Amino acid sequence: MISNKCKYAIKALVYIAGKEEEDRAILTADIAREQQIPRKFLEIILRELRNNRILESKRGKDGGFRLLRTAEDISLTEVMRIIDGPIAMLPCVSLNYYRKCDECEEESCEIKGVFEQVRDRTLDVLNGQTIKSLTLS
Amino acid sequence: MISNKCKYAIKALVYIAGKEEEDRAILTADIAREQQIPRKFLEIILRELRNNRILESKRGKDGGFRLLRTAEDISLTEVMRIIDGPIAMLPCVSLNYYRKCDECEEESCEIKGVFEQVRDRTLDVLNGQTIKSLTLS
DNA sequence: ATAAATACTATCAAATAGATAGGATTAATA
DNA sequence: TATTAATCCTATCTATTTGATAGTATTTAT
Repeated sequence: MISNKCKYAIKALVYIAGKEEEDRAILTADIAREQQIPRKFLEIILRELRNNRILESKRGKDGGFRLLRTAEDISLTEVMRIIDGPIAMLPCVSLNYYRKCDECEEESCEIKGVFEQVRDRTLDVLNGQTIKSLTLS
Repeated sequence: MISNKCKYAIKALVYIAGKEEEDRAILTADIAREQQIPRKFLEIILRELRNNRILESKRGKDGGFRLLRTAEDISLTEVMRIIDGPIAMLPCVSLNYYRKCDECEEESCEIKGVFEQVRDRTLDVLNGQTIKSLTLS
């Protein structure tokens, strides 16, 4: 399962992307209200996305958040990895967060192969998606 | 990610399946030693699998665990769902643990479709697998 | 009886999830 | 320059989950 935090992050980005034509910074409060996301929790999420160069922020009056890149240049997997970490179901098959299992040797692991397949089929779907493609659909 | 607990459960079942020909109950202690799983934690896992009619147990001397069904009749997804719950990445696309999201209407949800696809591709891989198929590979 | 096994109950520590509160800082503008 | 409106930051909190350990009760073969 992805976390609520991750779901909120994706929804917030899609919301911001949908307002791009308005050419102004989007308020945390507006996103929180429209997407039913707890405001203070959303603040943390948006700041994290900014720290990871997905968003840019402007402080003070007329402040808010905007996409730092175009919506089609922000992939769904990038957002998921920033917020939740690995996408794979086992650390030892993760492409971006690989960790060896403590208890087993990978050559003889009975389940590694299956979860590599799951990872690949999952990424087949997710890699094609961007904030732009989610906004359109 | 699946939990360690789930990984242990799968490995324990594969181990037990591999000893089927010996026609005797398998000891928790043997599985723990061979698969490097904490013994007391494994006890809990095996009991949970027994409570869910995957294993049968025998107490006392010469006791231990055996598969309650044949290895090819125990699917990987069944074990994963018993130990970890939903396989899907969103509650609202789970086949076995469906829950509506609090904050959004499903008709207008931008991300539901993608995660339905992920679920389907994941199950394409996992549904084909059983304790038997994992034992052979 | 004894030994060897699971069953059960209770507990625990650390991490993660999911927030909330309150004040500091920045920036536009009147 | 005071005001207002926004993000930024730090601290904190609760509940749940994860991953486990300890100790005792019960069962069973011999």
